[in-house]
Amino acid sequence: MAEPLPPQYNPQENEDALYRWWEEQGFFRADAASEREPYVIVIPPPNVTAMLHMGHGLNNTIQDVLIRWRRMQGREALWLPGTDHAGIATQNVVERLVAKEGKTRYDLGREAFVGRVWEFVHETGGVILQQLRAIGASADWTRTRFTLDESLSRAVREVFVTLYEKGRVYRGHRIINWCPRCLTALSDEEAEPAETQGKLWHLRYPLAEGAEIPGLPRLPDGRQYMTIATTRPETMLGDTGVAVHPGDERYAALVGRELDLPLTGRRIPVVADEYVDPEFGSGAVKLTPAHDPNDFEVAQRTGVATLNVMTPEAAINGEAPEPFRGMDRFEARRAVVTSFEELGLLEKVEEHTHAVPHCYRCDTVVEPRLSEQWFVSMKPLAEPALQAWRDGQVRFHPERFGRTYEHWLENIRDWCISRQLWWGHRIPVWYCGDCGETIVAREDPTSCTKCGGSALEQDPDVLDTWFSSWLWPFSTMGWPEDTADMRKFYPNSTLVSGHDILFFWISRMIMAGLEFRGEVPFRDVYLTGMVRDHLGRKMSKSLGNGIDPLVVKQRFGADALRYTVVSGSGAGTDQLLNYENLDETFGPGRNFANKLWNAGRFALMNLGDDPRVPLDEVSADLEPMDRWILSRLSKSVREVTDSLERFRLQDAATRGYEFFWGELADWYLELVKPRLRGDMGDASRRAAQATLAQALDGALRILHPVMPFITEVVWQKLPKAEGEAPALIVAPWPQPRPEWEDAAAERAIEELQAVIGAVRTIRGEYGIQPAARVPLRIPGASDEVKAVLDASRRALRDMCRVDEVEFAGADGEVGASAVLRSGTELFIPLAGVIDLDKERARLRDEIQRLDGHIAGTEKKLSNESFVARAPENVVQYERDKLASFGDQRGKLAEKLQALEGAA
RNA sequence: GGGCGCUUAGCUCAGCUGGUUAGAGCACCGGUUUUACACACCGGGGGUCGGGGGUUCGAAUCCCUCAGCGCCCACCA
Repeated sequence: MAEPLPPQYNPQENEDALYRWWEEQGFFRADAASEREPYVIVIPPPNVTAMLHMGHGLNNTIQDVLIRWRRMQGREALWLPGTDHAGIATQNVVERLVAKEGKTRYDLGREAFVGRVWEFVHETGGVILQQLRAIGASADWTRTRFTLDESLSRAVREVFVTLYEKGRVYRGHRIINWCPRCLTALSDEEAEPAETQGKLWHLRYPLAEGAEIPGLPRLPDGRQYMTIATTRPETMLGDTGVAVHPGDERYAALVGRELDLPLTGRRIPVVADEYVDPEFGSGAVKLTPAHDPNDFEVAQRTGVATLNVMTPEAAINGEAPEPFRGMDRFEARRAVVTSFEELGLLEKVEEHTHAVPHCYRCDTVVEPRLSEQWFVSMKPLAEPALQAWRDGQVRFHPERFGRTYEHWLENIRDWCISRQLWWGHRIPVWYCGDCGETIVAREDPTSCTKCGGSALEQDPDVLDTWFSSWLWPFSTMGWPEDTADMRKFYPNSTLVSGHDILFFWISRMIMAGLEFRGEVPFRDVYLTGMVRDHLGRKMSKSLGNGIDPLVVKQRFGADALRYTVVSGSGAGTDQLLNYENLDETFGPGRNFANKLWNAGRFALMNLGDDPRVPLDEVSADLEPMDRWILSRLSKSVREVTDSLERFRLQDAATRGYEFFWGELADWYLELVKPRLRGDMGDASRRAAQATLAQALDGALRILHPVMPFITEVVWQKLPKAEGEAPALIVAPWPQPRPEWEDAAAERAIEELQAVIGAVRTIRGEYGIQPAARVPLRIPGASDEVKAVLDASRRALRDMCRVDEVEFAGADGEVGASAVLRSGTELFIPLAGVIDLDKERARLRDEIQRLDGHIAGTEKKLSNESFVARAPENVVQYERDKLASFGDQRGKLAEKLQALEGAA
């Protein structure tokens, strides 16, 4: 042994160097030509501009645990990393940079702007992949992919064209979610509803002249009117009708008549449609087909006209009357309300809470907008995806997310995939300027397929980011080419992701896998919860409540981070981490790493430099404690493996922890010390060494997936058996060893533990000096117990300061006794150990004091007026107190009796 | 408005298909420099398992109900 190791583990000294070595050795690389059974995870690609946060920390640690475990099991384990171009998000970032130069993307022009984004991505992108290395992610970096890579772009194009050919991609005029700040369409999933305190304005629309409807109210000037309610009064500028329910008798006579739309000078019809709920508000709905999806549908059915009154920026356009033109939508809202008020047409205003959709990227209020977009019709894709789940081809962990998945798929709506952005996959569609033909092609066309003209113009839009992400499980493998990776590593095995992108990503991947490959892309889906702060809030930059994983690594080590997130919550469960007290949050993980380090140091000191002694060479000399720890190891291996198989990573981590700390370190190491010193002879020492090496080895292996660094550091320092692997990362996962499992040894050591525990408790209760040695009598010990106690005399001495053990009775002696759960009785003579007179006096005083309390409380409770008048809980409190005093007194009396001896 | 989930020690959480005395870590109290580790060791206190009702020989666990919290979905203007 070269230099003595420091008593505290220093992660900084080891982690990064170890990681580099692993990577250089190629331990993370997967081989498509291997004969081994594959195990594949593709990373949920983080945004290319992202910085590592705790969500990534949790998510990627879980993937790494699974990958490392399977790799140790001998699988050809591939963890494929990569990043997402993140259309809107990345474009927004670069637009902000350009804005600092006082320019917009339009000033630069499309080509130059996209060039700027690429520049930015090349300079700063992919930082997160470096950060993932810091927390130990054992991904195959030689296979790193980016959603805009040429090969992945080919997959995107193939899929778009194929779906178009099948009639599943189509272009249509629809009301879509429009972000007036990003100036693009959004999918339904990208429009996030937020509870908002708004208002419900009740507006009066006068009946056009010439009609008289009985029962309809009148304005002061005598005109009759209808009341409609709206949360967005500004849209009335684009109203083209009012709808009522066909069965609503109040308005039956109105259907077909016209109303004067205030402020506009236009006349609009009253129509009937089932959509209207006669119970809500006045039972009449204003129709703004260009700015509301439902109104649009009603208009389609009833033939009401469509009028767009807003610009892409959501300002009022030239279709609206003069005073409102150019106003922002919220400004126009105030102006419209004011005008109605002035005209005496504002009936009332109510408070109204409702869900207002916001852009998921910039949080601007989404404006529904009529425009021409590309869609994927989803029903045909959803059905097989639903069936695959019902058939059990894909399973969710936890299972309950299957129902969420089912519900979404059953109610699926078409997916708007075109985006009015510049950063992304350009839509492979061209329009012929000569004959108007639409050309959708895998290769860029040079002339019109119909008229042969060359005036082709490509569709200016790009595809939704998720339109490339949903192909990720196979596009990363080289599809549509028939590659070796495709054959070996597809389908994938497990997908690990936050449940927040179940719809965005996971469901769509399942659909794409079934549609384009005829099978599910992965068998198991592990959904992580969200990482929150200790108040249950989402971690966010604006709240300043985030935890930087790299700071955690710096202060506590990557292993501590990993242990904390893996042991801290199960699948689907949110994890609460206190950002204000990192010591409390990550200290336990760091302490555990330190424990591993020190157990390793201890072993190194005691095992020496010689090659490891194989267990079968010492089998004749194994003692119960040896057989016990081996038995426990075998069972722990089984439990950890079983937990991992069932995706119960939390249990796997804590079981490894309990075995290592609670059994190996706390008990075996202590019990075995005298033997390692050589107190019990050479054969016993060699048996102890062989067992210790074996137990430590097994413990390190089962903990390695969770805490790869410290386990590797320790394992590599330990003496090796002949021909053993060069690194723990590629060492085999241990098997349970039924031949080691030994019920008798477990019983014996449990008894020994109970004895030691009982002696320690007695020592504490009687305040025996820590250094004082006590005799121990165990009269009724079985032969089994006798044997183990006898063999462990020295350990017993050290562990609870017992100096002699006798199996004879304790006639008339004064002392403390205890009965173990097994029924074994044990007795510790106290004469000469403690000052008996003083102890007896102390006990008598205590009893006397308690008697006083008891008498007082009894008196109180026997006082009828107290019991009658005092509140119930006060009386109960007194009763509880009395019972507690009684218990305490009983215990003290027992002790006193013991000390008074047989006399 | 639908659907899902949660409520167990001061805090963060285990407790799987009902069965010995409900567990862990942290925090708390007391003790220990016993040469692997004070990021440790030893001992200890602390829970009417959200409330109520039911099924059962037996319920933290199953059923009903009430309350509180959270998430997802949804076109009620």
